[in-house]
Amino acid sequence: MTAPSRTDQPHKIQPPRGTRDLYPAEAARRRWLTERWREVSVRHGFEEVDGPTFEASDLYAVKSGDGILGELFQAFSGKSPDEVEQVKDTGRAPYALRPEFTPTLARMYAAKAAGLPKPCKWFMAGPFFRAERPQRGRLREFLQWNCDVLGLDIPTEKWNAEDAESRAEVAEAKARMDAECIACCVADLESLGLAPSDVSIHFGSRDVVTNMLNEMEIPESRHTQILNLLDRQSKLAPKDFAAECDRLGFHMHRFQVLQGICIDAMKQGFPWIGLNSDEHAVTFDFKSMALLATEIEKLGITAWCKPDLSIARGLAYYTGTVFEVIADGERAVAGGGRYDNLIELFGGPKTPAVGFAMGDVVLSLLLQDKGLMPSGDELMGLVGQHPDVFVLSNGDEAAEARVRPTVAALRRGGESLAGLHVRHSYKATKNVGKLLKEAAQQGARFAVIIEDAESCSVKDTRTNEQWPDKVPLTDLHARLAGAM
RNA sequence: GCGGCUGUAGCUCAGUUGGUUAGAGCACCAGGUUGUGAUCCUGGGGGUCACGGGUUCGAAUCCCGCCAGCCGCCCCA
Repeated sequence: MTAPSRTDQPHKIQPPRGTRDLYPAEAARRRWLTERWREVSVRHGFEEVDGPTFEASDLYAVKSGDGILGELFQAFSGKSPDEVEQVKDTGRAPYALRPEFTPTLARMYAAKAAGLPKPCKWFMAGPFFRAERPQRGRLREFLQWNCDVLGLDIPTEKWNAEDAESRAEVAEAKARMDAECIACCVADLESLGLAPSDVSIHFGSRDVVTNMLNEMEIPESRHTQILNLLDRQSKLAPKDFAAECDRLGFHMHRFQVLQGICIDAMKQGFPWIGLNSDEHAVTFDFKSMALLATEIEKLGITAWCKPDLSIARGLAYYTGTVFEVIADGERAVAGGGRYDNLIELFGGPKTPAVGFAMGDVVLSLLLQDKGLMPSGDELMGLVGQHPDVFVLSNGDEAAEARVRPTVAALRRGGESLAGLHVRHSYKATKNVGKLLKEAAQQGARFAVIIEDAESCSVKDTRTNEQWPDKVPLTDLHARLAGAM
């Protein structure tokens, strides 16, 4: 054995900040959530992929600003002196734990783009890491569900064509793919028991906002600041917000009018596609949002969706549609948008793409807020962890001796009989009442009471009734299988 | 990186102006009501009062430090 750890109190090492220990109930909750993610994704025609949980740190330098790099968990193998030197010199390790999936996805798609279906619909669910200070809704290790649609459902030669006809076709195709993503996200929320009164998808468009800013004659250099300001509006006092707007030359009132037009239009099914409102001297091009709203309507999820031009998303790489899942009192549950230039940045063919990510931390808080997080018996049932059978004896010596062999035989199964999930008590008591209580607590489907060396009684916990006849132990498995 | 709040049993928490051996409920384990789930009764294990100093005859309690957690700011891929 190696020497004891050099730390003073090796017994008191705590889990790292911002991580979670998952005891059975929490592990079951996590399984339930991720199973919902998978089931919904598959149902919507997405295929599961995954990548490494750590990547070359350069991958995250390609498109990210300094903000991201500062909050990477860094890693190095320690096997090479060069690596160690690199860390000392540059402060940057050769690897980083993945803080998001999009770069990996872009890398994977770029590497095999030619042979992949068009469009290519991928999802993944797994752990991610960010070295941030933990707070409500934000941890350093979390699970994230990513759904992306890469490419369009029209011939590839049209994807980047410039003629007016192709461009119109592309715009419609993009709206279709955007809506598919949003619909998949909505399906998950619905499958978790949430309703439009609990959460909504706020969608906006970078294009529309950019048009608006241009029309206001705001220099491009300030666009990012304004997007950021819009994003933070809810955190600012109205007068501070107004002051900031003035400082940046942003016509807040005009924006609010525009926002109002959007919302009204949504209620009326966007009848004004392609129209501009002279009334407010608005000359922005709403077309992309109108197309998306039309698709949302076709997919039957209008009730969940609200146009909201203030959705900015921090990411610089979003190009068109952006959306967030927003619930009162929590930070964004999910977010995503269109990133038409990113695949190219990672060395692939220029490919329009759209996707979103949903984290488990805020989602769990939201479900708790709404009383929708299953627990106890219900949870065990949802994740299929109820025992099929709980075996006990009546306390007689000969019967007691058959408990463990019977459990083992039922678990093992046989030629045509699948092994069952079987438990027995580890308690010392021979009190049948207490043992049946234990069987009930564990949610067992059947309780088997061994009566003597050869036979048992079977109690169906659903009907709470005992089978009329005693069952020979040799027939038990077949009888149980027939009853389930 | 900055600020606020909180640390007593596995969990939720009592603990008086500082005063004997630090408590309850739940949970867990065991026994009983002598063989069929909801109860009831009895008993048990389990705490360096986060940790380290200080004040005091005496500290869970007051002071300082430190660690951890939570909440917020920054940021949010």
